[in-house]
Amino acid sequence: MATMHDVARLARVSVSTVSYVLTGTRPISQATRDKVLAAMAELEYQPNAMARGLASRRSRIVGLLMPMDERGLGATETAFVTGAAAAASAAGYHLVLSPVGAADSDDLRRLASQRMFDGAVLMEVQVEDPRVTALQEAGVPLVLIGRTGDTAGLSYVDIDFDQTVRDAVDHLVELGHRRIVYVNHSAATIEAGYGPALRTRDSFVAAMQGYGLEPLMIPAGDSAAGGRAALAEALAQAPDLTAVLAMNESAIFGILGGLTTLGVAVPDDVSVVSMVTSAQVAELATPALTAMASPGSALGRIAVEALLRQLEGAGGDHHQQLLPCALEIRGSSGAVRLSATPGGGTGPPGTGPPVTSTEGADHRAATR
Amino acid sequence: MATMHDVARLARVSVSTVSYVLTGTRPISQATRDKVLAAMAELEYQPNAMARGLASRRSRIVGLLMPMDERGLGATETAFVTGAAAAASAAGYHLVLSPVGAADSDDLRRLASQRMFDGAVLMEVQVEDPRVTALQEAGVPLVLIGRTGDTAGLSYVDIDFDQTVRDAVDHLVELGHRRIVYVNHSAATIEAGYGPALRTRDSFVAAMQGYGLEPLMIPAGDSAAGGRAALAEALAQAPDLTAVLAMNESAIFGILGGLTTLGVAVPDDVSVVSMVTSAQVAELATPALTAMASPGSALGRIAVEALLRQLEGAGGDHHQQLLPCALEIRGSSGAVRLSATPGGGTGPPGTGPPVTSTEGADHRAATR
DNA sequence: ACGCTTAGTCGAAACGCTTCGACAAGCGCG
DNA sequence: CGCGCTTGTCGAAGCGTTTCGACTAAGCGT
Repeated sequence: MATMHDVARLARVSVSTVSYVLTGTRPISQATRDKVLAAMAELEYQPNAMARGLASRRSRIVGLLMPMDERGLGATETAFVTGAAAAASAAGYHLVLSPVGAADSDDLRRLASQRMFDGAVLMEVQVEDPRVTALQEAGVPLVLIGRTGDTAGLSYVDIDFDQTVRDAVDHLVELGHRRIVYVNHSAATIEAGYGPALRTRDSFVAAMQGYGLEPLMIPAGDSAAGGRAALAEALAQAPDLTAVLAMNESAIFGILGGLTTLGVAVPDDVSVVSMVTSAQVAELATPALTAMASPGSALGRIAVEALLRQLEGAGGDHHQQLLPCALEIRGSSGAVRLSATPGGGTGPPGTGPPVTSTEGADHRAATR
Repeated sequence: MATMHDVARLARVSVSTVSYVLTGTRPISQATRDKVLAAMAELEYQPNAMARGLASRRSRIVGLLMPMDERGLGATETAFVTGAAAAASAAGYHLVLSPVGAADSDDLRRLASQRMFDGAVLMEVQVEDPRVTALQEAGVPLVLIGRTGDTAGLSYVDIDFDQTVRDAVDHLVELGHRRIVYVNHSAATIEAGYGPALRTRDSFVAAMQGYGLEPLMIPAGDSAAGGRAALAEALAQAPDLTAVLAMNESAIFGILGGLTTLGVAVPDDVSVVSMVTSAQVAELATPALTAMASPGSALGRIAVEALLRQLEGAGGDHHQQLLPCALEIRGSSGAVRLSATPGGGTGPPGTGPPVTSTEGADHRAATR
């Protein structure tokens, strides 16, 4: 490994000159620069990252902090990671992946004090998150993916859940749907203050009320079985439903399976729209899911870019940005059928009482 | 930020003594050690990672190198990453994620010369991989996830494809299946020398021949559509097939969808077994997929552990290890029905002749 | 011809740690 | 008793950069 000394000697200049050529902190004449560059090329010189980091007090490493529970990362979280890694790499930074649970804010403090990170991106932020406080106290430049309850003085990027829900509801309403059920995460998750679950819930209520429709919501466990159960519950509460909007990638496959089992056609009898879902997953379903495509890797990228901007001086203020998921229409949503017979598994058709809602205008009869 | 100097001063010892307490490289009396420890606690001292790295020439950072093509990581690759991150973190190391395409072996050389990594884990290894050579030349301790054609002198962990295929075939044969089709990755992928596709192909042939059965194989594009097409092709070639074994997570959902469309019941008419698939994905299907569960996070963990062992001296020899995927029986596989009518979308049930195998005597007519 | 700024370069002092050689004690042992 | 060992500690020399202050030589306005 050649060092700067070797380069300096070969180019017959001082070490500092070599450094200036490299960092551009001071003007260097073209002639000298060329000599130095030639020497570097000849020796295949690469600056030593540790030495550079020590002297400059900038490691050019950013941390990507995420809790790693057992069940692993979903496609969306994975996209955060790859997006962040790509952005860091493109900017000549390194990205270290640190599993740090929401509970380990002491570990985090320790980590932060080692000064290995110039800054950090924190994923899976909770509404109340001790890690945010810990990092701020440690003076680590920080960007969140997701947000805490109080975002004052914080940089973050997050999904624009409100917009996403509105777009999804708009899509369904435009197709003629009136009885739309929102399948959220589990009650426990909501209880625990999981932001996306809370925010989408509120947005759904608002969106439906904007149309004068009743906002029907069902929680579902994060599994196919949970989805099936939620579907049963939904059909019990609203036998005349014609559309399901679902957060919760795992549950949605259960819902789809449940519908098939019941002999309910998708999208002819019931339309299904999936929230915050990657194209990869959406394509797995039959029919392929109309979904709100999460801007996962864009979020990762933007988070890192905002962080680097913050690091490279300029500073500017806090970067706060929301990105909506884009509606990707696939096969699971379609126009409502005028006399559909959803949920027609057990009972004979047409036996249910008519369901009215705010407007009560044109609702079909339920079949069970 | 307190430095070692501050600690030394407060404890009234020399800096080197503090260092010895920290690293244990030389004996220190209990009394002194206590003084030092107390001082550290009082100052909330944390050693500076860069300084330590520079002085000791060990960064305590390992690289996780992976190509990041557009379509992102699958569940299995993601598990490699999380497993590796957890293992590194548990050992007090940091894990940096570097996207480095198979083509960028120059970037890699540069990266390696910066001495930021003590060692590296390389993912998605090709049969002929210039990156391996580049890293070896740069003198970077290396562990592969996957393997090159010639593994002499290399450390690697990989899936035991041979065992996995045999277990899968055994499972199906025990259920009475004789006509089993193997749906592999696309022809192009196989052509390109993608290891898993090649190895499973060969193992499938061997396993089937071991039972005196005909090894029927169909390539499929990595998409639901690819799966559907492959299914059609498979039914054309073997209308009497009773089981599908599929590499290729994306295609398998198309196959399942295709079977449903054709009115073929799973697993009653046709059993489906998925290779190298995570539980999460397997659960998404209806019925849930019987699958060979990839030991993804274990591979990531073992790779990092082997690397660290190599770094911490001990050295030992090269770590070469294969892990089979574990058979997880779910709803998509079952005993063959004696008078099954696979592919019977259109025709009436029970019209097919009984199926025998080994001899290939009497295959039923296709129904479409 | 005068100082004044600016471009270009150098030497040396950090940066915060590890590690080497030295040295003082204390020990067992022939 | 003197020898070589081990134990425990210290000071200083790196590790390979960045960065600061200083210096020289030009260039410029007056």
